[in-house]
Amino acid sequence: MKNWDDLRIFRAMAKARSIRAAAADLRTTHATVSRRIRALEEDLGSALFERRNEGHVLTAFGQSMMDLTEGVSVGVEAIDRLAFGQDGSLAGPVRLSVLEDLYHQVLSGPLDSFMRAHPMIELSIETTPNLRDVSRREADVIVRITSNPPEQAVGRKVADSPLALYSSPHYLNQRPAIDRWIALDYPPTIPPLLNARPVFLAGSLTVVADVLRRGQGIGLLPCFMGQGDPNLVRLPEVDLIPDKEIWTLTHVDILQNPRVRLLMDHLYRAFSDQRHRIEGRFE
Amino acid sequence: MKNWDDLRIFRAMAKARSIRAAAADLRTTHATVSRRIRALEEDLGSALFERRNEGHVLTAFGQSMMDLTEGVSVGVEAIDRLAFGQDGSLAGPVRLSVLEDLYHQVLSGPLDSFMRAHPMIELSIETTPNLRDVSRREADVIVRITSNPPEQAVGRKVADSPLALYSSPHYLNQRPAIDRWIALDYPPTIPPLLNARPVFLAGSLTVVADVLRRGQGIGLLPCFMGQGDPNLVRLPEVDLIPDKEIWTLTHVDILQNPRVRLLMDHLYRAFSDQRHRIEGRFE
DNA sequence: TTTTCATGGATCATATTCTAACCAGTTTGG
DNA sequence: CCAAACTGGTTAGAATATGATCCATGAAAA
Repeated sequence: MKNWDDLRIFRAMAKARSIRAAAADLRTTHATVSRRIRALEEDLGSALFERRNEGHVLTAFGQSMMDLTEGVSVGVEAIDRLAFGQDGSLAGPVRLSVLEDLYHQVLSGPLDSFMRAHPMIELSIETTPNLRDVSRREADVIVRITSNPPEQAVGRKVADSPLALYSSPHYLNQRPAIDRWIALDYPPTIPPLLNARPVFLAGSLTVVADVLRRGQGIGLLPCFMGQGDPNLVRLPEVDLIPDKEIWTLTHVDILQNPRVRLLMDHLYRAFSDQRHRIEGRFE
Repeated sequence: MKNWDDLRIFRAMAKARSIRAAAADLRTTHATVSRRIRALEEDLGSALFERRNEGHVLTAFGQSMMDLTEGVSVGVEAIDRLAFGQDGSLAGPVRLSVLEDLYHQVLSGPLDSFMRAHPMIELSIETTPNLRDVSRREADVIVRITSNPPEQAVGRKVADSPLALYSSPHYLNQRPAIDRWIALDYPPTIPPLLNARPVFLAGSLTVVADVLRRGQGIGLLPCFMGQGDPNLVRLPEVDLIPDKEIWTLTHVDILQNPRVRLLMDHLYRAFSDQRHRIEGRFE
């Protein structure tokens, strides 16, 4: 193999299934990706992709290649973790992945103060709806709501995240006989124990909370979203519903990195400070 | 990791322990190796080598890196084999590794005719005293004298390689009461069953054979070296001494390659043609 | 249908990387 | 002891890879 780096381009290409998309992932241009893939095919002596109208699709040989590069990729990721863990400098990058709602309701303040306290740490925050995998180094630290934290990850459960029923104070004052039920479209919510009918299926919890604040009905929210909100009250007749847990996680290999440690500690403290509210234990 | 190809340079450097030696292995210049290593250290954020007067030596971090790159390297080698095996073309390279003595005594003719018969096959022959590993793709096909062929290798035992006692006809005519013993310096040869004293410890079998041809004494040679040589005769009072075996080997992954098949078949035939002589069964 | 959008190929100026050459300092061998 | 053959560093100029741009094509969207 003339140039091992071509494997990196190849993997991006195989995943993105289009030269331009791969180029975007690799932060380069489609001209470069096209050239490098061609060079790799030349070097290996066989075609890796079939150029079809609907996109580039792996040949059988390309598929075998993809399987084999998996091991190479895992190896490179381990190297990245080793290097990152080895890096003892306080100055440098750390990447954090947080659920968007959790960022808004719990972490926006603490992360702001973290960045002010450590200006030499280049903290980049990614808010996503989906899991980022610390072992693949898609993120260095992740804050995640889950019931079973992934293997190879180390960290702490920082709080329980129970659900509760909320509505606006105004709605509660003139509550109808049959409650108006505001819920997530997906995943499908458990049907209410109350006398209620669905009137709004929202795409995200942010929307659910917004609709509730406007007095449109009652609905389930994690306590970290409902508790302490002046425009929301918890319905007293229903208990807390145990749900998932909140974990702050990283990878063993990079736990030694001082930036990671600082961030983890800061997150632990932030959750500790707000734990009562998050777990719905007072208002 | 910004550039996976730097791992290739790093491994060469770690093995060669000098920038210039690594550059020679990589067929590039020491300036390039120096710059790439520096770039890699920059990227990883830690030093990989300690620059000392007696050469570059791995740091502890560099050593961990080396351990991890081993897996990456194995993966890349598997990819190389896959590509080579996939290549169905009759035109292209094949690399053969043979023991030098075996080349001279058995294979020089057949390999010459092979290259004439298949001019589009770029056969490169490496004659070495040491084992080349087919799984590391240091060679595509190896002809080796061994008693236990390595794992993962496929191929055939093409002949036994017994030893016998030889001297020149002239020496035999005026043989002294105490024989003059010509032997390898290393590995230490078994002491002769005869009445003999060591007079020459040679560095290679070629030298042993040459000294014997000049009538300097008697000595052990593999039959493929002694048998059929007009200037050597086998001492009749000693039987053949069973020793190692000759194997023609390649790797499963590249057995499909037509150039490899052609070469293997040609080698099988060459050994088959000369098997009687190699095994000392006539003269 | 027409319009819009995204795709991949091709081209060329630009940036980057590599090579060749020379340097000074060390070790090795005669 | 000196000479030769190493070592790695540095530089200018050559070779190479890259990125911006334009283009034709084909697939969705209006």
